[in-house]
Amino acid sequence: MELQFNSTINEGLYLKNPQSTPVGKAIIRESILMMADLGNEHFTFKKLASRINTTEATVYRYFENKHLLLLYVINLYWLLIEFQLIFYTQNLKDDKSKINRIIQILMEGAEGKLKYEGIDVAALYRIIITEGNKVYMTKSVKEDNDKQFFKAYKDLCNTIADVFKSYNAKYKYHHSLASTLIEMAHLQHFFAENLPRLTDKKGNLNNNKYVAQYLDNFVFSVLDKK
Amino acid sequence: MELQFNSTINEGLYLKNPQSTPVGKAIIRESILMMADLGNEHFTFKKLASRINTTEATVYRYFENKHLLLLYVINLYWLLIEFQLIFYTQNLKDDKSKINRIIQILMEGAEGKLKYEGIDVAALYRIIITEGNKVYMTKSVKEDNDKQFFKAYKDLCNTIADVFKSYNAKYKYHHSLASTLIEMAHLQHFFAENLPRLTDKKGNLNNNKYVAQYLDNFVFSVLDKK
DNA sequence: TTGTTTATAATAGTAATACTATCAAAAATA
DNA sequence: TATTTTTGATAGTATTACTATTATAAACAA
Repeated sequence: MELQFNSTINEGLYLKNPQSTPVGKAIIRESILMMADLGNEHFTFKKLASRINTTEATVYRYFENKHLLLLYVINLYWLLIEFQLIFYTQNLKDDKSKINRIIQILMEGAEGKLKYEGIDVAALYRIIITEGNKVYMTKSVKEDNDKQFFKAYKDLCNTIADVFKSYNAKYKYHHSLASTLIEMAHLQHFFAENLPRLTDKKGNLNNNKYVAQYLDNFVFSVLDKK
Repeated sequence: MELQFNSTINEGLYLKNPQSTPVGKAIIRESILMMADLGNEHFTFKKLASRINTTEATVYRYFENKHLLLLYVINLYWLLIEFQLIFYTQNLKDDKSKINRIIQILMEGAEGKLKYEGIDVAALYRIIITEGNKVYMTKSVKEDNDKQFFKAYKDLCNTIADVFKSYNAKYKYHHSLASTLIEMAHLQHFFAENLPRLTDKKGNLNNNKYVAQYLDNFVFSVLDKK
């Protein structure tokens, strides 16, 4: 399946729209690969420029700085998940199946079945797992939030919260549960991989399966409580 | 109440024990204040040195680099919480009260009632909230983990998991639930403060109260499920 | 008290990073 | 063909994250 770029990427994130030129597209495509490999800390515009045979100055004409490029990339993820969520849950009848599907979509990243404008989705997911919350854990959250840079995340959270609400209207923390679900999908995966003592994963169980089971149990325990 | 430094701080974290000299103690004390203020990104050894009237070179004699200093500081937090957890739950009879107390301790940071070797505990908690998971979200997790730099976190997680186990032995994800609880205590607090749309906090409710209620609800929902 | 170890101050220097600036050439477009 | 847009090539700056050296001061031991 081939997805289209969702046009709702916040314009304040870039100086020149990277989707509008081949160089711009290369910046996004290769940034994702390099960030997944090196981590955002060791990723630099210089290394990127050299990789795509252009200059640092050119990259700077698209993105003001590294932080905004990372934010752009992570916005792609949020939009991608939101798209999948809506697309793959719309024809499901009951809310329980929808919630199961949501968890599945949040976990599926590592499988990387999708093509997305030439983007390596598996690499994108690896970025989310280790760099995801660094985009808002900054001194500039408030300003970034005022510029709507996290809108896609909030929309995603809302979409999930709405399903929870439909499943159990009496529960009082739909949004917190949604953000917990998203964050734990990433964090418990990271823990299972790197610090397994912080989880209960046994031996040879696949990380995604473990986390999916944990989240499933978690979400339904919370929502089914009388 | 005045706590003692727990001597179990991993020796690999420092070159020279900062507790052993006045300069070392100043490094820790002022690092905490500066990191809380500036965030780890904008905190530098140079700024720190100038603040405590010493030189960069001197700071480097205590800590190999900024990452290890941050890890040291965050280890202080883990040890502090672990200490409080054991101290304040030991005389409670039932597990339910213990779990309530655990949540309370995890939230209490922002209140900062404790003195801890001259350390500003409220500042320490602010560091944890925004810088906490940056210490393991790195390319060097595996090596750092091999050096036991996260042992205090795992111990803390185990201590909490044991209470969960005692409360409900049949539940299958004691450790994941414990790490979820710890992480969400910080993250939902951050969200309530900076990105409240990711939570369900209403108007004038105090952040700590909101988060405590949310955590309480989900922990017992999960553990009480039949 | 003197000698010796240890800790710090003062200073210098390096490689890398995160940018900014300029200007000419090439490509796209009108 | 003229003109605007986009890139390439190059240079330069301030800051960061260190390393290294040497002189001095403090601690401590014989």
